[in-house]
Amino acid sequence: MEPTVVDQWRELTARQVRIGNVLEQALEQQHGLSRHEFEVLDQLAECAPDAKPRVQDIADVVPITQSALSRLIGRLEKQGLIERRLCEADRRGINVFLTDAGRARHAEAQPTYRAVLTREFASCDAAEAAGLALGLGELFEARSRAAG
Amino acid sequence: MEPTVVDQWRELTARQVRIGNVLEQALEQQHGLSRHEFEVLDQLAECAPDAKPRVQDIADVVPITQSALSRLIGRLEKQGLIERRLCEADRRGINVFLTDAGRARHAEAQPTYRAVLTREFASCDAAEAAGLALGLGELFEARSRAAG
DNA sequence: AAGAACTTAATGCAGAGGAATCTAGTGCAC
DNA sequence: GTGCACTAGATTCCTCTGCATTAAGTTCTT
Repeated sequence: MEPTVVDQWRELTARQVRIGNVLEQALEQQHGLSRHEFEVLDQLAECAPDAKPRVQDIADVVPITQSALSRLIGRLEKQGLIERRLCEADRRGINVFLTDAGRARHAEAQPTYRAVLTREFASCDAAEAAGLALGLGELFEARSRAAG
Repeated sequence: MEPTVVDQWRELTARQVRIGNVLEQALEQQHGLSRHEFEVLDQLAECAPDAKPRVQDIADVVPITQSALSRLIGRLEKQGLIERRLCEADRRGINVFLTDAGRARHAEAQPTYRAVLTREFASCDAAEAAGLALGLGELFEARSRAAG
């Protein structure tokens, strides 16, 4: 039977949440970083060394709100992983840079990040092929069949 | 170029978040329900009328934790949309049922839900075909090319 | 039948998120 | 140059979440 748009949505969400949780756990336990915190470090690490990314630029590529990002950056700064500098060209803006500690922490965490994603995508694809993600309705149907 | 596992993850997350936000907004504004609240109502509505779903059963199909679900159910109950009854077979458990008001609210919100999903999946697929979701690195490369 | 081990759901607590607001800085119109 | 509309980012307020714990109920062991 063809999956409905609702099935697709539930499938998409289930995957994202499941992988996200595993990722969160791994990064938190092994490197003391939340998923979003790592994502920001990762985006900064991808930048050219001469780039001057502002908060807004980061907000464009990490799907959280401006207010959450502002606080997240505050936390990273407090840990000494990034540095905030006033943007010379436009003094409303704030440029964000990795510190050496930040670069080191990122380098340390990136393998974990990639390993988790590789593993989870593989196992998720397998699960999808098996056709998971039933709803409460199907779950009860299955039960009554089992109970006969 | 072949997308890396990181690209896949960012793409997956971006989609899920984007659609989730639109959904949240639509359901909240038009029907006074959060995304998760609707999802629970929807799962309950899918059940056979004689099914006696317990909290744990719902937790199995809605990707939030037990504690969050317990409170979410509390909120729905306070709004009179569902009813909690002690499970006869196992008196630790709580059976959850839609009230008439809950069924009505769900019937009212479901078209919105489906319409949003249909529309967003279509536009998301289009965006994906166009190859979106660049990172901070690419963003700056694009800029320097433009400035070049 | 008594008690240990486990399960179900609720709750205290602390942290993270979003919407709206506030402050400071920019740029355009005149 | 003065005033007005706009933008960047920080902050306030409130809600939701997760983790850890608790209370009540069940099941297994002996």
